[in-house]
Amino acid sequence: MNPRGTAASALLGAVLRHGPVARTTIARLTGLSPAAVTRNCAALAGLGLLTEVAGPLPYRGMGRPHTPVDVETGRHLVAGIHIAHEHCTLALLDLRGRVRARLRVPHRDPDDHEDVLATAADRLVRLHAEHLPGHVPLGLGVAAGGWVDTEAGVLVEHTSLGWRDVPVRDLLAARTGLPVLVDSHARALARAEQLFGAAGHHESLVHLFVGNVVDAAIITGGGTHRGARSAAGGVAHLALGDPAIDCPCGRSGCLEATVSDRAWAWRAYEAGVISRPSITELGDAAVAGNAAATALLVERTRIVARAAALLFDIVNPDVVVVTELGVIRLPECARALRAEVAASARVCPSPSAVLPSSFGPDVLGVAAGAVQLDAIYADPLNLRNPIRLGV
Amino acid sequence: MNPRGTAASALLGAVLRHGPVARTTIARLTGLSPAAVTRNCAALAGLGLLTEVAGPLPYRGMGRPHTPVDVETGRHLVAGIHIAHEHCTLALLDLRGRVRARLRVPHRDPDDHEDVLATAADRLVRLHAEHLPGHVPLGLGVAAGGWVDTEAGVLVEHTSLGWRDVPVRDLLAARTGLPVLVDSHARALARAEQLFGAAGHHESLVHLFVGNVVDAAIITGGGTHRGARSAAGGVAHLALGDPAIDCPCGRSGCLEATVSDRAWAWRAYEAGVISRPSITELGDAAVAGNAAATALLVERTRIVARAAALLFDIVNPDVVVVTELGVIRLPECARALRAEVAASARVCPSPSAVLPSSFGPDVLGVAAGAVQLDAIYADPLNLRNPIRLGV
DNA sequence: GGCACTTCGTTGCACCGGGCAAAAAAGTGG
DNA sequence: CCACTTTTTTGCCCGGTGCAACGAAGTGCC
Repeated sequence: MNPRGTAASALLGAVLRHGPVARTTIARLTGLSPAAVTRNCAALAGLGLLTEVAGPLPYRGMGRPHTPVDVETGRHLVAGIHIAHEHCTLALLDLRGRVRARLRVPHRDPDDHEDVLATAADRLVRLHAEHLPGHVPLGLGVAAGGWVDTEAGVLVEHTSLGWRDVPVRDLLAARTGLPVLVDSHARALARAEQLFGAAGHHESLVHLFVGNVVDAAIITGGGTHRGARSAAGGVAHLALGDPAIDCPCGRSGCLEATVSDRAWAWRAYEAGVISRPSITELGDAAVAGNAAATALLVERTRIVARAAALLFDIVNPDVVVVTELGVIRLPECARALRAEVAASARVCPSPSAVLPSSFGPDVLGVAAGAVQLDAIYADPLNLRNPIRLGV
Repeated sequence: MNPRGTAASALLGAVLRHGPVARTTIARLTGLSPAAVTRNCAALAGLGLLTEVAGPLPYRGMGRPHTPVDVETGRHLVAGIHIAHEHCTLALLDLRGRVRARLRVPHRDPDDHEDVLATAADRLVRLHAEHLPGHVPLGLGVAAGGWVDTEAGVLVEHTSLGWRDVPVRDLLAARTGLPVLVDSHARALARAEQLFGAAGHHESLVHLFVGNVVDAAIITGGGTHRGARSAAGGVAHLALGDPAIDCPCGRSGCLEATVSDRAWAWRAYEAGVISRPSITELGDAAVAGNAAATALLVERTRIVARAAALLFDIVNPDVVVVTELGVIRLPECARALRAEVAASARVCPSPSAVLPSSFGPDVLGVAAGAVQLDAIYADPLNLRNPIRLGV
């Protein structure tokens, strides 16, 4: 009745969501028969993805006690590389998406993509050998801003780095011996939120990312929506920004041109709020209590919220997650976001429908690894075939 | 390897798309094995959904000739009821979505939903008995503007009719004895376009409907996206309209308030272009060569196109279909639509990515029936169980 | 301790749907 | 009538699931 691996995938997902949990409960949660649960648990345990835990069993007075199963986080891991403007973020995650090791590697020569990727791969191998040599790496996920062709594993265009048609997957696979999956920033984050985030595990989700790039990702019941040209989620040039600001795209008032980290930091710098045009500095100032800095970040949040409201109306997802510095670091911004979305959206969202991102400073590493974890969770039994070790 | 009925569904879909077609070709198109094609064809033929046709066989010189199969349009039909402001449109469609009989039934008392629905049901039964008594009805689809809860089959809110929480499905099922499915206007049309429209059979599609209601529907790889509250596609209150026009929602500049049929007809009337505030009259005038009328409709199209471009950027579907009077009836509007979308969208759409609706005056009937046809095409073997005749 | 009772987990069996491969069918050309 | 080609069917096996019976692991009562 189900596609191959679907049962195992649903089962693994239920275990991920509901912590250590008894097989009977899994059956109830997934709609599978107890028999199927047993069999799939055995299969997944055989692959090292699940374990029986001797957890504290809250015995319920009658009957045979539970023997809870849980995700096995001690045997495998997944690697992630996030490619940013100035550095790569490397991360090793366990199967619950928790960061077990992390490293930031600045680009030696940003123009030389081969060097950047080779360095990242080598450092990743070392990171693994030094920190978690006992864990078997299952794969490598790569997240990058810009235009990514997921199918081909190619970074088609990364504007700020100036890369074009870089075969990221093949380069990294050759260097690490791992299966590599590449996806865009926003989509990776969206999936990470859905799998591991505080957002819960809603069926549909929209992720709005605001950094130097402004991008959105849409997940519906059918999975991540990539769009005809892998270009879905193009909110960068919505006319929600300051009409006085010209955008490289040729028009003015574009969202990205107005609220990108660079643009906003510059604005704060010019206003004399901070001493260098750096968004981090602006955030630090606001956290430290600088009222002008806070006000500026709240103002940015208000603009971002209009985009969130738009997405909310058009896609009507269960939840909209926003990754933006202010929203993550300042409660004032989180409040402003909710208030503004509630005011602009047509269908009034419940307060829990608009959430800041859940991954603090690890966002990027989690996102990258999530690309690979997503694939594993989608078809866990597939690990049978390509048992490739290599790092 | 596939969910139940998926193979049959894919097969039927391929036959629908590629006209009479040989089994081998179907296997190639669907990726199924020839054996599976044979078996599923037999099953579907047994249900009366497919037939072997003795078509003109273009023999290719060697080997056993094709025996093409095609959708069986002579045995079954599907009924549709579209509920509009002043009347219901009834239609009987064959399995290719072609209208075989049609009837428009004005509401006797628009406030009395029971009477409206009962009348429609009775007239539908009569329509069937008079025109196509030999065809077995498989089900009834209902499309309505406003807020529809598809699960429950309830019309939650129809603003212009003032209906609230009308259990459309149960009322009509009781009266006709047919399985009834209800969905919103835009989603029904979107599905109709995808199944039967000139839009081809793209995986992802956005439908923008502009009538007295402005609404959009999103279909992605995973199917029609309904959203958390069945409210996806809420473009009515995007701030793309005339900021001077107040909307009942409390804000101003809303798209619907500006470009709805009613609003625009009124505008044309006040400008002295037509003698009554009727959008049909405006359309007729434009078709007859009235330059002012044409200009007004083109102007509306431009505004509508901005919404289309927005949807194009955010969702990035294979194709955007627009159902709006001007675009359908006037080549000038169709051209303006394409030009404006190309100018406003960030990712430049190919010319064929923005299309006017394909169903001329039958739109509404087709849309309604498509709700049911969609379900049949999604799981054709399911007809085994509820073989309910009744009309 | 033994037994009834309850709930959890497993195992045996049949079924469904699909792929593979061999066979049958339906043409043409010699 | 036979060789040849391509389409279609049939037989067989296999993976995965549900159902139902069974085994397991506790408590509580006598």
